[in-house]
Amino acid sequence: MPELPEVETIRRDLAHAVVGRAITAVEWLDARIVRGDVEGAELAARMVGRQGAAVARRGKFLVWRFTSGEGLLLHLGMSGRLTVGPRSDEAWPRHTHLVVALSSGAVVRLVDPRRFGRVAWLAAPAAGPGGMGPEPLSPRFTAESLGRILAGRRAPIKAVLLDQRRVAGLGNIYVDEALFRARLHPARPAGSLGAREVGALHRAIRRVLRDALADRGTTFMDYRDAHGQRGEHAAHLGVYGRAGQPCRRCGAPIVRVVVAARGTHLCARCQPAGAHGGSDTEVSGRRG
DNA sequence: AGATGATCCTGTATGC
DNA sequence: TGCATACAGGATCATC
Repeated sequence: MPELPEVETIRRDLAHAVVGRAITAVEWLDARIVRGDVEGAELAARMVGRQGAAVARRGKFLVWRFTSGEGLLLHLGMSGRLTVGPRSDEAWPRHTHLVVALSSGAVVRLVDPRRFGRVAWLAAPAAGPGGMGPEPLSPRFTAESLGRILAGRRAPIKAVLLDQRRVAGLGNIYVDEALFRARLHPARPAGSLGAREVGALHRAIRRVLRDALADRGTTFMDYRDAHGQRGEHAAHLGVYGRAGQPCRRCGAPIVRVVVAARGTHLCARCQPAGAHGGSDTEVSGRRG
């Protein structure tokens, strides 16, 4: 499923194709994926003639910004693919929901079998999607800010990390990977982490995301980049999708449990449930 | 306020 | 072999 590294990879590919290019036609827009105040036909009409200014990313959202100051908000859900390529005479793939023709002759396509993805018209894309937590790869995301996010919360740390209002861009794969790297059990209450553990988690989140980005994302099943190519990071995952296989660190079998209503992969030896970090000082009390 | 659960959706995997 | 069912999960909305 597209998380921050996958969406960022697509953002870069898409930016090359659409910045400085005008939209000449919206050849197809399935109204069922359109959200927001502007409905499908009107949204398609508004896109035609707009010129691409930039492609931005916020968490797992993409914003196709136009020189007009407006923009198109895109989310790929679980199975969404956003591709760019030459116009083709071949039939569109099943579950094609959006086809946009550009002045370059290229065509942008959104294909999403499970249809959890969505598009929406943005009158002022500078605002972008609101209510989201910090970008984990930005300098503003520090161990201290992560500590404030986790402090006092009794919810499992995995639930907090998956919550886009707390930290933007993490999904099931990279939360499991980051917790493994930081040697933290996903069901630990978020507020129970000591300062040293928070620091380890902060480093792990950034390292995991950077490594995956360098590999152009993780392809498990659906994900492809904007050129239809697979990401290469799956071969380097520590725990996700590796249930029953030996831990790369200690050799114990990776187990799959359910935490925060999500399939969760961990090494029970490296990530003990009761660990509290020895002399570490617990982060507690009020946030802010 | 904050956390949990249901909902959407279809391809894939499992069970009988 | 074939059919039916369970399962996967990101975000949103309703309900504790």
